Amino acid sequence: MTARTSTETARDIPEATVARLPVYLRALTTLLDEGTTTCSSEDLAGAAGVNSAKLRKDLSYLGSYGTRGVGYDVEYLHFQIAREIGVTHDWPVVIVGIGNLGHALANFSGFRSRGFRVVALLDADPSRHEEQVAGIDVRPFADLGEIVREHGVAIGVIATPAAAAQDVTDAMVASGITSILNFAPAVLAVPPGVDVRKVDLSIELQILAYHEQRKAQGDPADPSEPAEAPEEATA
Amino acid sequence: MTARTSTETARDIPEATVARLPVYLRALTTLLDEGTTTCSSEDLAGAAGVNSAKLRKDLSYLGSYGTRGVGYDVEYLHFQIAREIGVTHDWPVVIVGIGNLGHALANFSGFRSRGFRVVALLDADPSRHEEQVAGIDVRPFADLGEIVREHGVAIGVIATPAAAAQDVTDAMVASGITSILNFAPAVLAVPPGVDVRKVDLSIELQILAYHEQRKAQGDPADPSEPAEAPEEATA
DNA sequence: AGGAGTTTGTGAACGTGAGAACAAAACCGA
DNA sequence: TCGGTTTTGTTCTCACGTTCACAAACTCCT
Repeated sequence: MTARTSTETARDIPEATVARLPVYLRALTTLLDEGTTTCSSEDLAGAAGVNSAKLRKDLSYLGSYGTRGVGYDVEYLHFQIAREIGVTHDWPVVIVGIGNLGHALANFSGFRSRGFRVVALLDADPSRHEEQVAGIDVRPFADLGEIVREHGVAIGVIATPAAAAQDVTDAMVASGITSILNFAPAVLAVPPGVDVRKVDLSIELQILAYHEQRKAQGDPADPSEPAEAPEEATA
Repeated sequence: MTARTSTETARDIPEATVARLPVYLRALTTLLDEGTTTCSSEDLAGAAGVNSAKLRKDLSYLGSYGTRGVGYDVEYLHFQIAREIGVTHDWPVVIVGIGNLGHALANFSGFRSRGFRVVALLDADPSRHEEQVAGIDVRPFADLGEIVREHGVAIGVIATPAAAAQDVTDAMVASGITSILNFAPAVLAVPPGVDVRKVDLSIELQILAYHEQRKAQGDPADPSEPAEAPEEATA
């Protein structure tokens, strides 16, 4: 372990590790619910569907939270990862675009339990402003700035059609949002310092289709397709 | 370019490239709609939000479809990528779990236009079997095998709660499905030869939260956060 | 107290991906 | 026909991520 200047956490965790920490967190939550108090890296790796060596290396970036010969304390490790990710308190989030997807997102119960709180639903269509979705009023898109200021929102979710996505992005950035989760099938331009993550159903399906095609056309009995990720069971 | 044994496409395209091909395909569709007939790697890279060198290298895995000094024929390249991915014809798809998310997926218009066709909506809850969603009947989960056989379905989408995901997976695999897109927050166990891709809203948000926390706590004026992916505009 | 058995944390080897740079190949104008 | 210009396809190098393998450190049993 490299020298730590203060009592704070270590810096520069690899991006690939950051992407797995939420998976570990969820696996730990499951273990907690089952009443498990201690687990080995092998146990947790199995529950998270990864290699145990990779899991240990990932956790080592956070610090030495395990005990050799014993394993990890489930509750303690859960807290440490939650703290590292920053979900020990809830993050306020706004959702823009209350179509089919926006409805589903607004109703998504996992928000609250996983460190997020929807503070506003926004839509440009005035005919929707009467609605209430998941107990939250749908408000005019023009209110974005006010809402962001009022609640200190840093994270925005875009669930609009592609054509509107860039305009929504620009307005979000202007109002002070610095992290965007984009469900619209469009490439967004953002200034430095703003993070964008993209979730795209069509792309995921097309990646599957590519592999599916390979399986079919390669050979009826295909030799070279050992399952992209042979995972272990959890739920 | 390495020797090609037959007239078929080259083998073993890197996974990272496969994941970007759908992005290029979409960018090309946009260019087609705009009436553009030819584009340079720089143009297309801009529209897709990637480095032009990376784009050229990606395309080189498919073959030499460009012309030096000129660029790429938009329509021709679009077809070649579509063929490589395997979306020149529609893939039949089943969706299991018609909750909020299932509804949104069933209504998603991008399916049809991007090489997929929803042939069935399945739900275990009998009270939903009267419903029609997006013009498609909701059918009992028990009909899965029959539907898969009848339509030759290879791709399944899981939009159930986490607790049901593994059972649904097992039934899908048993019925002959070999590619699964999983929206449930659970790690799925599948036999070799079956591909699983996972889409997880909570994980994406938590990754954003991590970076957001770093921006905030690091320093008010943060030196080391040059925007994860400074993308170019398209839509 | 001491040795056997476990399990973590990490150093080192390996594989994959990204980006710079350039040669090869096309077009264009004289 | 020939040189200049443009743009692709490819090679090379570097950085990142994964996996192996093992020393360090802890528990348990005698």
